[in-house]
Amino acid sequence: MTVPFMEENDQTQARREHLEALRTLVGNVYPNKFERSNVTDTPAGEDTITSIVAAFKQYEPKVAEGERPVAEALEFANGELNKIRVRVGGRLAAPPRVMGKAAFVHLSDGVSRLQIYVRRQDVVGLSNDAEGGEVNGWELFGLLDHGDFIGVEGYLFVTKTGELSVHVEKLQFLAKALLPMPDKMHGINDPEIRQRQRYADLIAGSLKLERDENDLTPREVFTLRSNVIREIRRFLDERGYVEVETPMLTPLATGAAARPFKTHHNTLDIDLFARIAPELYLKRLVVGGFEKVYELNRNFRNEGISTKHNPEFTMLEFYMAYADVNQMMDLHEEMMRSVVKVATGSTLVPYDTFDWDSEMQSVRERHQIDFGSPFQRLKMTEAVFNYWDQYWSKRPSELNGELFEVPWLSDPFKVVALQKFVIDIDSSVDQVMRDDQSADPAEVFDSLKDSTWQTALSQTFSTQPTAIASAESLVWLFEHIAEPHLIQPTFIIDFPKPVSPLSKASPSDPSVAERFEYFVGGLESANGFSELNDPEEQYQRFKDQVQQRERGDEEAMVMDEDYIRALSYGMPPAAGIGVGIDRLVMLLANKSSIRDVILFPHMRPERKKEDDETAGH
RNA sequence: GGGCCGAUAGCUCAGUCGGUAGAGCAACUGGCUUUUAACCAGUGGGUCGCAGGUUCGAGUCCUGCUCGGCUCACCA
Repeated sequence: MTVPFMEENDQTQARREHLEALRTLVGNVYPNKFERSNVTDTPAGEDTITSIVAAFKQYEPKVAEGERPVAEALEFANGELNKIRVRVGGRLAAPPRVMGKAAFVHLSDGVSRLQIYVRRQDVVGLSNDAEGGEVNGWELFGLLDHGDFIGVEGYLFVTKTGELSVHVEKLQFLAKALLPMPDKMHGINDPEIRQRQRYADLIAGSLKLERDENDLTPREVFTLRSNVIREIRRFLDERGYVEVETPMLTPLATGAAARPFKTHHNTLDIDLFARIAPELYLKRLVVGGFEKVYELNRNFRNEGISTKHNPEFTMLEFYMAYADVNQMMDLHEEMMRSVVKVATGSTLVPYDTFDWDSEMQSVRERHQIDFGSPFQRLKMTEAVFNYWDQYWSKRPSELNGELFEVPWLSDPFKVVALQKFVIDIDSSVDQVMRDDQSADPAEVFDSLKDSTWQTALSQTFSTQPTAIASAESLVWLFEHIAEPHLIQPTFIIDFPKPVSPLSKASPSDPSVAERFEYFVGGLESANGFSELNDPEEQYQRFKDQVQQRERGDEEAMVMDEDYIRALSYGMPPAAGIGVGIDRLVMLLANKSSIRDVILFPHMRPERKKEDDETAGH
């Protein structure tokens, strides 16, 4: 009998033959349970490989690299260890090293490894039939393959080389690995296999003999992720926040600028959307009296897939009544510091970025991200101005300072013109460089900048830019010029109001929203603001959004009448924030792809072999 | 969707100018009763991603396709 979808080769064939021989020997080859001993301190009272190693590793005699412990040290350790009997289950972490009438092999529980020693004359096999009984243990051992699960019972000892081991006296077969295990030195390198078959990735990571100290194993990445989420909940719970769950399937997709997934409810016969953000539901709860409320769960956006985007991603949103955007930034800063410290053990986190040099080779640059110092706070216009020189340093150039003075960035007309200028001169310089590769980019830039700027100004003048266009141009300039440089934790404040339809205006400047985005590692990682609670103004902002949508902006928001009704009952002043958890984990795990921190990232479905015959027609 | 790169044994990878498909690990057989990436001797394993083309001859050259990676556009 064969399993569907499994490729057959000499290795699977051998494993299958071993399985049939085991069936003859022990009966049931997939027994229902294995009772473990309880000599170590574990939450569930069952010894694991990790708990045994943690409890008894200390008995290994300490010797210098490459040397063997002296006889007295071994004798002392074994005097203590031989009294301890354990019963523990695990996966064979390597092919057994058989030496005639005895063998060594390591067992793994996914985290740790523990060596077992099996001697022909000492080992008894256990039958898995209902009536139990004993079988030939050495024969049973001979039928095991790399990756099989077994249970062992025996006493602890240290070998001549000083390694903690179990001297096995009883051996029980627990489950078969029909597929061969990954290479013990290299693991799995193909990212496609690692992501599609995360189980294989996890196994390979736990069985790999050598590890790169700069690189977390998959198991460690996802444990880190779990720790981050636990600490966020603890941090908020401790401060009186209530965790809630609001609808994932909603009649309107709103609360953010994004395209939604659409589905259908049969009984109600209505279309529903997978939520793009829980924001408006959470603020309804603030109206209803939850002064501190949070939700930590998935959002869905029907957009492109990339190293920074997965169609479903995990977001934390929380709201605090009676607070404004500044208090929210303070709280977020405190939370980040706490989460980073708990998850990584330090407030200094190494993070690598990758850039391309002139020969198109990937160059790694290592940063130390400092969560301990106060986070930088920069106005959006300041950020554009600050990083303007670094943007153009890609092709080194003496910039004409007066052309790009910062006050221009608050002039809506010139902001639009500046965006045009950047786009045009980028492509003009590229054009010239393609035709004449020996040209000096800085000289090309200087020769073109005045005429390009004049063209941009006159074209902008003829199009009569709106407030929205100006706001979008500023954001564009910010994203292209400043964002990649925001490696250290930074709050960008003073967003243009037209791109912030749910946030309150600043009391000092009505064209500016009291909103921030939080950047770290060059990635946007959180977004918060003083929540707009005036129902009449919110109604007007929705109407502006609807107009934009009618002009073809698929990501503009829709009118949410019930939300206006909710605000009309009165919402206290409040600040809110959304935090991208996947990106936070990417940063702490030092991973440049979101797919490395999501267990099962979305990918195009695998095609079956037989379909290939029709491919290409 | 555009551009660049990749796909060869179960895994990690070589494969020169177009001339019989290779290595290490893994597997199989035999030996070895405290090994450490165990060792020693031997054996088997391939639709070179898929389809077509050029050629006396294609893993290698050309075209199309599939899947993946990076990148640009869109976004968080």
